[in-house]
Amino acid sequence: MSDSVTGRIRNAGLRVTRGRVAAIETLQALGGHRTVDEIARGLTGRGVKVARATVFNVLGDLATAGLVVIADAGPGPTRYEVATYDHHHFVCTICGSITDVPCAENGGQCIEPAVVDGTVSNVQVIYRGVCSSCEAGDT
Amino acid sequence: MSDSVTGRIRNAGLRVTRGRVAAIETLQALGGHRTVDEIARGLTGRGVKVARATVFNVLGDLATAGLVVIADAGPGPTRYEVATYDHHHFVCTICGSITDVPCAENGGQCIEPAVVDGTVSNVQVIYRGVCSSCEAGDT
DNA sequence: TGCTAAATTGGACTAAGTCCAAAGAAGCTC
DNA sequence: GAGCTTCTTTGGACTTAGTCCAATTTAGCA
Repeated sequence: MSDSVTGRIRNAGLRVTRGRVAAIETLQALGGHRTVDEIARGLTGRGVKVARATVFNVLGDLATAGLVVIADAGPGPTRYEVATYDHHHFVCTICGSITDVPCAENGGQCIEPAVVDGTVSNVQVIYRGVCSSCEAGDT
Repeated sequence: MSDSVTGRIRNAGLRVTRGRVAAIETLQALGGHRTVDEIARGLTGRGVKVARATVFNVLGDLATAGLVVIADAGPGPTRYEVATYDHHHFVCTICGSITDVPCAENGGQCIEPAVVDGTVSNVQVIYRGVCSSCEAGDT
């Protein structure tokens, strides 16, 4: 497990450092879509002491390397998640929860490539609405 | 022109105030996708003096009322634009420019309603890539 | 083991956004 | 059109998110 993390970091052409390994492990352990602050607290909880600036650095590097991805979910602090399969996000406008929405069932591109004046390399979709638990709790 | 702005505000059930009218007019005059700061400077340029907090308030209210919309374009300050037709955004990862991408040519829903655990009320798509002018200028 | 480039540190700084109590203005009623 | 009520604005303090930088430490190579 832990070995594969160091392997992935090395494969990405990055130096294997305590901070990077711990950041990925923490993000994996926490699961979901986490802010830099949550990750920093997670690191502290695991006994890994890292400077705030380092958490920003590390996550930025890992995101550039593709080991973690920025979970676009609209305004608010940037959220990161462990890079897995291609998916989008459903954001509840009431409780703010973010859930993954699988990208097209056929595994292909879920959105028609739009006609833009340039070259699209990445498409992100944010579904907004009310999640089932908020619907249930709504009076 | 100006009358229609006051009309729209009133129709939305909001009081017609100097700040609200000026904010919409300024956003219309500036065009595009503007940050609170740009709008505040635009207001100052027009001789309308408003507190920073008011600009945040006003834009928040107008957005809630649907008179302006938040132009989701990933990290960075929130950007607003005058509510027009349904469209998405193409963000250049080099120069940061944001261009509108019309929603499906047939005028209908451009994205399949995804299977989510709740009710989707709104879908926003962010296309990322390199705009044509950056492609041209790229050596 | 020693060297060098890369990563981390921590503290200062800027930008984005929120909060709140007091003052001011919109728009209804008579 | 005066008065009243309620909503809006004000401005300043505050919080949070993120950047910057020079000094220090560390990973990984020879």
